[in-house]
Amino acid sequence: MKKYEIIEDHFKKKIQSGDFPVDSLLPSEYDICARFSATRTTVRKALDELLREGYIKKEHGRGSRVIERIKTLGLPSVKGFSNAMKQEGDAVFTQEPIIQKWSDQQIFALSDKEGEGDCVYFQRLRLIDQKPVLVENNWYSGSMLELVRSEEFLDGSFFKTLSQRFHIDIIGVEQEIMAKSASAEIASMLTIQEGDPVLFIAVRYQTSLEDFHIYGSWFCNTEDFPIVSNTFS
Amino acid sequence: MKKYEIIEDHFKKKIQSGDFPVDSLLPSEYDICARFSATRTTVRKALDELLREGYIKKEHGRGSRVIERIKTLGLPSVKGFSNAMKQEGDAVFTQEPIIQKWSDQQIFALSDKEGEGDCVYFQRLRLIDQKPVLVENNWYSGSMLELVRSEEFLDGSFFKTLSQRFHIDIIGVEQEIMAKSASAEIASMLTIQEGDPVLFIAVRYQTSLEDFHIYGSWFCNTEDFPIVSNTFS
DNA sequence: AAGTGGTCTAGACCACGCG
DNA sequence: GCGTGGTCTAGACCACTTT
Repeated sequence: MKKYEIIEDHFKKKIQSGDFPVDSLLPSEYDICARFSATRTTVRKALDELLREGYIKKEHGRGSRVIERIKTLGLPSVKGFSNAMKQEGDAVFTQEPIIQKWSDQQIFALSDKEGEGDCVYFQRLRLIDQKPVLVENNWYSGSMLELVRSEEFLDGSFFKTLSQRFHIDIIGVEQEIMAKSASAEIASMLTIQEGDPVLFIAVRYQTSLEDFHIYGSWFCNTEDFPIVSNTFS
Repeated sequence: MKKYEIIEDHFKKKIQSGDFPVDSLLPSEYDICARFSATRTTVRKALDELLREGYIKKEHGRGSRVIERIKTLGLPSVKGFSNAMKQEGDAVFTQEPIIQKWSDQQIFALSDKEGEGDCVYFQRLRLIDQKPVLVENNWYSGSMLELVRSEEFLDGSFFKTLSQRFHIDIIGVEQEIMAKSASAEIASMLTIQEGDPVLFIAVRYQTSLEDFHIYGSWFCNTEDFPIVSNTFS
């Protein structure tokens, strides 16, 4: 294993476990050099990777600061989420996590290993200003990861739970985006009319655990809260 | 100016101008070192930037190869585009570039400098397998860039023309995505029924020319060709 | 075997933030 | 003034590709 990967993994684990919480500073590059008997070139390569993967930001003259990583999880953030989602009551479980057979609702094909057993399924309704804006269906392989009960979600976040409790990280996202007419069921959940246009997004998250994916299908009412995406180089 | 930026800009310009066409190899890192009196650390930093911005890929043992850069321009590529768009007749001008007043069709606010004069507007209909899938409205500031006639588009690409002829590069994208019901006009262009759900995307491209943006609004029939997006770290 | 990129060492000086 | 990250030099050895 390469030395910069050793350093990178060391701090990644420390950040995930909370030893370096959000907004804290990592040791200085010189300290890390001494701790790992490495030169700054190597240490900076490791930190550059953490930077690229969205774990830290660099502050010239101050240090490397741990940041909230959610924002790097692909494109779809709903406009106003970051502000409006701060208070509680942002998401409601309309179906607690249960074990069931795989349905044919996933757009993406399952890997062989995933298809062997049953899946865990849960559904949430996300609200902004008490207004329902997103119906979120989620599936993952029950044979590869135990059922995580909704009460166990750290800060209400499934991904945070995955990362901190199981050390499984999201390393990629694939998405298919379509406009659809709302079904009666979706319409009633989003309090719109049947047949109104909704945004449908099929998601597959690739994780650091081989052959383990999170599948999602989202129905969004984009009337008041369009999906936004920023990409800057 | 930093030395790695000088090297980076040098090869960026050479790539844009076609001196290093797609699939060609840049000089070896050692050659670049000699040419710029720099060390490999510095040269590699410059090449890393070109890599990150999607100009080149690295091939261990062979060299740094120039790649097609379109794929890095944000999220929305239409499924099947890369295959189906190879043949001609992929896009039809439904409105040749003309100079007109700014309309209120842009979602994003104009910068002061852009709002001073008129704008250049053009509309295209994009086809896949002879089937219309995307109505594409485009605006840019006529006071900051001359009107480019459709015949002057290099390989039919406005961005390629911007880059190679005017050395203006896309450095960021903002998008708002909504589901809408098709208007009569849009429906007839996409050969669907009025009221059918269509995907609406408002786009603002940020460019390397300060305060100069490209604005777009797209109406997509996603029935047969959903929008896809992949993000991997 | 020769040439390429990938990793790493051991230093140096500069620019920024803060007490 | 001191500690931090940002840039840069001069060199070494390794892993991969091609001839």
